[in-house]
Amino acid sequence: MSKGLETKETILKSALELTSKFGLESLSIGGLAKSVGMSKSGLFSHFKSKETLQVRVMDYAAEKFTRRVIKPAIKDPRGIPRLRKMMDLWLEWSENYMVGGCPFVSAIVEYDDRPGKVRDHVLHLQSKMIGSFERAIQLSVEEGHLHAKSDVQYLGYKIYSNMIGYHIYSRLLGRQEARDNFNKHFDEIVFAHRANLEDL
Amino acid sequence: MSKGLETKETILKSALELTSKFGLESLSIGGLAKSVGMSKSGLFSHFKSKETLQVRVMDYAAEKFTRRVIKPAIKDPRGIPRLRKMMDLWLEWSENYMVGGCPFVSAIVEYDDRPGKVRDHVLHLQSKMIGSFERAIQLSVEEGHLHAKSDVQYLGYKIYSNMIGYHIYSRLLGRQEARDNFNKHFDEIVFAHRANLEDL
DNA sequence: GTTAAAACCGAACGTTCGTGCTAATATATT
DNA sequence: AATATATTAGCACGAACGTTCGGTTTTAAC
Repeated sequence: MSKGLETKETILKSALELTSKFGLESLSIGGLAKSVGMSKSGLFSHFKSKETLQVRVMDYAAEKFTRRVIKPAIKDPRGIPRLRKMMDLWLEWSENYMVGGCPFVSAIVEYDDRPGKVRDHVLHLQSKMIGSFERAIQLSVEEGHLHAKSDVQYLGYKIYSNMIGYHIYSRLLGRQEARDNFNKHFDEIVFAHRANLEDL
Repeated sequence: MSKGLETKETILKSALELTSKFGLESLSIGGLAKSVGMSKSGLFSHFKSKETLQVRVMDYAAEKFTRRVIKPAIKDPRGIPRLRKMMDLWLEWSENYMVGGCPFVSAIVEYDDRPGKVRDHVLHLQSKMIGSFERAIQLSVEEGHLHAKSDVQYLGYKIYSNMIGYHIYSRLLGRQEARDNFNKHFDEIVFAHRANLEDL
């Protein structure tokens, strides 16, 4: 790997950490430069605007998310086990790797009313992420774990809401029971849409 | 009402609008002054720091929320009807009055990793808000609408998650089905915890 | 080893940020 | 109407913001 690429990697790693803690908008070139130990202009020249830096950071986060949550879950058998694994990995990712909370949640909330490239990109990435979950749900239907008439989109909404709710309960409110709530709710959702045994 | 108080009202009204759109941190004294048509220092002298301005804005939002969502719902009969009304009013508040989305959601996400007075205050207000919902749920249990063994805190979690999920699906992703999802999910949650008829 | 390119730095730019002053004006009290 | 108080404006400050530019150092290619 060339020198340029590995400094970019260093920068993005640090940038994602800051973004996770303080949000994508609060990410400043100067502060970021200080935290990686290089000059403002030197860092700036890697990305040619703050906007593209922000976009790259979200790409970096998405790539990390795919590598740590989506891809490893594919080793588990299709259907509920794989979906369940995705949940576990998402929790682990959110708790252990992202020191300041899921960067997507912050970015979504921050940019829902700021038109521009950053918003469009965040929207695109998040749609892809939800798509991954919906695909896992669809497979659960096809494998016969969930009722054939299950509304995949609606199920995705419920599972996604549960994740966000957990995130806020756990992060801001610091409620210990958040994790139990999350697991219990997930199980209930799956149970409510389980395949009817006599249909098999 | 004295002149000072009504200018404060004007300022806070405009500040809440900006906060709803761009977040509490992006709220700047200069920008706010421009939007209400007065000088930066003139506005500043009303609050003696940005921090207290932010706190006052959240208080203003909380007061508005109580007046538009919590209090009117009390007219409806205790239990599920009142809880349902709260949901409807919350949706209406979030959609019609808050042009840029629920200011609490933004504030929570923005300040979950920024220690200080603002964070503490937001946390306090949000806890009170969740408390209002939990009380309505508790009443639903006492009225016999929900099962006596219902875990009120857990039910609150599910309902709160549903609200946040709707908010994101509707705001950022712009999904039309968000509202239907929300209503369907709410009904399912209530149904799952309904009082067992033979217990009555 | 020479050379072209890439990476990095330091300084400066025009703005905007939050926050103090001082002085002028409007409001409220007597 | 006179006076005291509350409200607003003007100006300036130091700091941080994103960005540009000229020059130096480091890397990569031949």
